[in-house]
Amino acid sequence: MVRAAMDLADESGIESVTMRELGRRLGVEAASLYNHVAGKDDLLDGMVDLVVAEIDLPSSDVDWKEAMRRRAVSAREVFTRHRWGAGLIDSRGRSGPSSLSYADRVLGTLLEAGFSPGIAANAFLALDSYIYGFERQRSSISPADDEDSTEVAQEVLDAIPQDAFPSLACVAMEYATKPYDDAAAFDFGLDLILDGLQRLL
Amino acid sequence: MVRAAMDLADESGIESVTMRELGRRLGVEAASLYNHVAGKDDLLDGMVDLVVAEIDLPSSDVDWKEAMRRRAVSAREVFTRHRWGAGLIDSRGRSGPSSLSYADRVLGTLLEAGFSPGIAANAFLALDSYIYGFERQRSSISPADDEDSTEVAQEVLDAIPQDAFPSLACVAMEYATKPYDDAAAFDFGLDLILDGLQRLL
DNA sequence: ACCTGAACACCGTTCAAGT
DNA sequence: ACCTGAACACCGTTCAAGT
Repeated sequence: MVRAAMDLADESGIESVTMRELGRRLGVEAASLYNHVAGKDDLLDGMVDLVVAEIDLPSSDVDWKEAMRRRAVSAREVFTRHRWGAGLIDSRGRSGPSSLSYADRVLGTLLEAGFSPGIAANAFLALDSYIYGFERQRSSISPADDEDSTEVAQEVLDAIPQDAFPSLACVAMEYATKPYDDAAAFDFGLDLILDGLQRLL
Repeated sequence: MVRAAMDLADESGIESVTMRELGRRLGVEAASLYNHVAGKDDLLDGMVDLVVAEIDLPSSDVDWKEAMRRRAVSAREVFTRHRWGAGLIDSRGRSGPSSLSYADRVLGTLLEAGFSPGIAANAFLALDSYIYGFERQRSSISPADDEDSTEVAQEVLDAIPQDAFPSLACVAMEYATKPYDDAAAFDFGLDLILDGLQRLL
């Protein structure tokens, strides 16, 4: 039933995940759901846990930097599949079983690479802040999948008083010709952080 | 009345900002609020705009790096005053007047520093992803203001099966002795990004 | 111009009652 | 063990009616 809630969120957005709507989907009364779940909070925690479980754990076959990069890319893919994921994880805790083993494996990889416990914790926080933060910005900024990013840039350009916001207009102009590459933008910031961490070793 | 909604959110959390509760505060019926605001969405957009307006715009008296640092620190302070801020901005757009001039000034500072429009856009996105992301993690992870961070670490340590999560236990052990410094953790990642950007110039 | 009262279509949750 | 129906205390929003 947590699965059904995830499907519903994927299709119609997290705001449509309602005990009543979920019951409707499962051909059952909303009240009946309480036989399988303690309440809506419990349901959402279950969804968070399943989403986090979809993120690839850092592999031990490659060096720490490559392992961190792959995990970051995997997280981005998961949040593309489940666009409500990053937001839900942010707004609820990270204390489920999947989150714990995720944190343990990431920290383990960093410790093995030679980072001190304190630096490893800071590095973990910096990386995840960026990964989740990027996703949140994306879901509120980037064009829908079927839209042309250059068209969106053009619309922005038209909507903005260009003399009042010259720099914004300048950047929008740039994207009105070259299409916006989401993955490249993600890699840009990710590499800044990873390269910086490497220099600390 | 947007102001009153902000005070209410500061005191009791964003989830308690309700048309009915807000009306109660203002000594008025919930329905009356619709004479001053188009709907709840409109109200929330207004709150976003006022929060963004509280973030210091990058100063032109200092170099780009210091200007970006100050803006980041200012944002962190604002989100400490309004703990619902980062989440609300993430979940709604960034298209209000304050957000536009904020974006314009940040991009302008980066362009003046010599970054190309494309790099400036990526740098802006990387910095803001980190700033907002850090804040979201913090609000779900860090101890309440009155709690001792070492105590929290100790509790985590007790709650975790240490043999199953050795790396997590190792890091928690670290924070059971040295207290967690929120500002230092923020600066750590911020400097990684800023130093990396400087190297690109 | 602004407010109120009542209504509508929704929520999450509980609980006695059924099978 | 699981489900249903009805109820409760909430939501956002609309609208005729009042001042």
